[in-house]
Amino acid sequence: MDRRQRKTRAAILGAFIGLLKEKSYGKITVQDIIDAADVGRTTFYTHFETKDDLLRSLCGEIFEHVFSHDLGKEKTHDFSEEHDTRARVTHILYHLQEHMDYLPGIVSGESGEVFMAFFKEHLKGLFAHAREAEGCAVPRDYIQNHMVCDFAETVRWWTRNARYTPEEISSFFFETTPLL
Amino acid sequence: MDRRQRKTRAAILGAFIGLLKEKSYGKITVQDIIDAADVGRTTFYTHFETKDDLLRSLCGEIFEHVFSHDLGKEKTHDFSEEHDTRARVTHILYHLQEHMDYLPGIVSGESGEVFMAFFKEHLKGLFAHAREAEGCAVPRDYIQNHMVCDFAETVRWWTRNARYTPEEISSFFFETTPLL
DNA sequence: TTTGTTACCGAACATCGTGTTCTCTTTTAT
DNA sequence: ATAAAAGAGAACACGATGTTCGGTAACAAA
Repeated sequence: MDRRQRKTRAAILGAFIGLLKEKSYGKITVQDIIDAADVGRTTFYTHFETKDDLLRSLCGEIFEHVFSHDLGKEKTHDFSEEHDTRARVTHILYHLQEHMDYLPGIVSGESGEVFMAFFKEHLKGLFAHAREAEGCAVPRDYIQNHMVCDFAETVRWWTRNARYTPEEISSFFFETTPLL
Repeated sequence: MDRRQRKTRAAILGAFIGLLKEKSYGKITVQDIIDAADVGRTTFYTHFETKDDLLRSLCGEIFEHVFSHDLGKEKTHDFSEEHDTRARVTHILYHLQEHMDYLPGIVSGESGEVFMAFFKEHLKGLFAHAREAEGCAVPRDYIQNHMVCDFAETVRWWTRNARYTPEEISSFFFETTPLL
């Protein structure tokens, strides 16, 4: 890949992130982005199909980063299941914290749907072993959705209450679910 | 209020609901709505400020209906707290079911944010008494958000799995939370 | 019934953001 | 040195939003 391409792509993504610190995705225009990145309009559209494509690319990079060093992906650990999951959750929160400065601009509105969809997709594996409820037959689908939404919404809440540490958020999360 | 106004407003809202059964909010244009309602463009904009205003009006009507006969709003019942809440939840699900045919078009995408915000606002009172977690100090804010999101996301899941009854959904919900 | 008000129509319009297309220049690889 | 690829810049078409205006029809009160 050409050096220019890498620089341009980085400039666009960087400008996009910078703008997300100021205003939400919905209020950012392509014009804003290319002005901030100092690239031509044509250039933008050779790198990204649409504005939404840029958003999806950013989400992809975020979660590639956040889940890349996920301890639990290879099952080489000797922890109990719960301890393992707790460690992984805390770890993920730590990595998410690095993006905290621009997450508020992305987790709500139209972009929120995209962001949350990416997030939930990546989270599926994390809660695959969630306990089934005892008395009543709750469908596996429901449990899955419940856990994934619980955690994803917790993170969304965190972006509006960023004063808490990853350990605290992790505690809140595990204290309020009986399924892990 | 003029008879014409009532008819026109009803026509627009009705056409909007009809369109939501076919496609999602984001794909519906004002042109679609005024064609389906058979009203002039000007008329639309005298009744609703913007397309989003129409959406908010619809959400308002939905939740006014769904929460209007909420048993628990006047505290005249002698049930235990949990039983009371369970009855109210089931009752709400029954009323939501009446809108099930067009809810899928509204709970996702850009409109999803608006819909969920309305829903969560109305739900706040329902879970005000949710138990605090025992061991650790989980903030009241967190509990509140947790419960409200849990239920709202449960409903969203239901719109994609409408084969379940209100009682079943209610069971799933209460089986997976330790806070009620 | 007349009169004044209000709702509605419809067609045109301005505006804005998106995504495309063109020509021309600069950079890179070989 | 030269061909291929990347970018600049300006113009363009398009679609959707929301507004404006002059004319028509319904309503309500005299």
